[in-house]
Amino acid sequence: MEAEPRRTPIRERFREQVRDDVKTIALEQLADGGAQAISLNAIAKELGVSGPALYRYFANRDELLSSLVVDAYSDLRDALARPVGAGERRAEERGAGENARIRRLARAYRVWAQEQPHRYELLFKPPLPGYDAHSTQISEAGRSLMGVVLGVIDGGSDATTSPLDSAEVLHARSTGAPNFQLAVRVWSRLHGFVSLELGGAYNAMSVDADALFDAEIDVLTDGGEL
Amino acid sequence: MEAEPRRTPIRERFREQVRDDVKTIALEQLADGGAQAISLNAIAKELGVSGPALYRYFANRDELLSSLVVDAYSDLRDALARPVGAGERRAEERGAGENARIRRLARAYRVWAQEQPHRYELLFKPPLPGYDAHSTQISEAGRSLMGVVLGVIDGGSDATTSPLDSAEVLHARSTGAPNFQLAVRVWSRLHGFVSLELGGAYNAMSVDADALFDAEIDVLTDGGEL
DNA sequence: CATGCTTGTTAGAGCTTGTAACTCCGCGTG
DNA sequence: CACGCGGAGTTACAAGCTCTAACAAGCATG
Repeated sequence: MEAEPRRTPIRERFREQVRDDVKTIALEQLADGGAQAISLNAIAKELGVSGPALYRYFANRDELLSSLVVDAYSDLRDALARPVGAGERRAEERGAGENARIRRLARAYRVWAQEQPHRYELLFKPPLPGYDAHSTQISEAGRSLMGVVLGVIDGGSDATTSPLDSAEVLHARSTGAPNFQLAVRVWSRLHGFVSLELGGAYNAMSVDADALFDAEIDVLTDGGEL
Repeated sequence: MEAEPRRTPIRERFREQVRDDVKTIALEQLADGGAQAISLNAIAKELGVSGPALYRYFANRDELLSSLVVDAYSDLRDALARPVGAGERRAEERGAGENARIRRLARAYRVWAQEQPHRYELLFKPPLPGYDAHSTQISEAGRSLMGVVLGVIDGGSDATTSPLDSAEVLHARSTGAPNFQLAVRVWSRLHGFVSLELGGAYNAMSVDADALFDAEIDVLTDGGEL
């Protein structure tokens, strides 16, 4: 569907540029005010154009939001892949690297979420109930993230250069690779911790979040069973 | 602050009644459409009154939302306390009850979230950034929930009859009770799993959620270390 | 040059939250 | 009983949002 109009490349470049500008301002609005504060109208005003102009670039508000989600996934993915790969290079311990990699992964995950809480929050907001038009891109991005986690778990630094793509992820799943379940569990726990932390739950009941995080990491790495 | 007007009891009753009606309709809107779909205007229309009338009962939309959050916390709390207490009564195993209690708690938690996903989602939506006026009530409700979890972990069925109140929770924390950290970790993991499940993450990458959940429960109960 | 696609404009429908000003009814008190 | 006050509801309206429709202008290629 959606008869993709084929634009002249120069036009296309400009188009991407504008889309990026819009997203940049949207991220600012997101940073202070949350997802609800993102307003196409306000963005247009800030860009010096008039409201409906932006509908040339985003079909509707939801498409902008979805786009931000996809970007955030890919950003988080990179933020995870980088330190893990770097660690592999300086490689204090080569053989027993898995635990070290998981530690780095976990810390990077938490740090990323702490530094841009609203953006992290955005990843898990989207329409619970049904699937909108762009959900395929979103879940694709999610799988890509899992690819990195999976790479960290049973692979090594190659996650940096070429993170497993979705096809590989699906393959790992369908072959029943135990490490895939492991990776999912790691993600699940990380998300549980980070989500409660951002929600202010630990704060509200005076829990030492740092200590708790360290404890969870220890379980994740020390015990063969996690 | 807020000079509480002292109303005649009959008035007060009526007032509570209307507030409940509003919340009921709000829950319906929440069930299909998410939190964003809750509209004071639409609720008023459905109640047969005119828009601004509802502002006699809720200062603004946020207060309605906060009220729903508090109710949801208390509802979830009850849903957790009930089966755990019941299990204690039929008590297939008396001494080794802790694992059984945790299992029941975990299952009840997941079931509650699955049955009313939007309501569960609501619990972790509220304003990340700052604290609005009602956040004290909300975090109070959250602590109350933790009281039940804590009761399940190191107490027994008395969680049913008299769940630990916030004071006790705070006491348990300040005395550095190890079970408190344990309870928080249980909650964190449960939330991580449930949140990803509701978000459709497992579905999106064809993970067997049931198996994963069982595996996580096993870790939670079997290994002395969790 | 001329045609057509792309982008921008203004106007406006329809929705929302929330305020202001006014009416009305019932309850408790004098 | 009568009065009056307070709570509840009304309409009108401001300001904001998303998004559509209809129209004007510009760049780029045939």
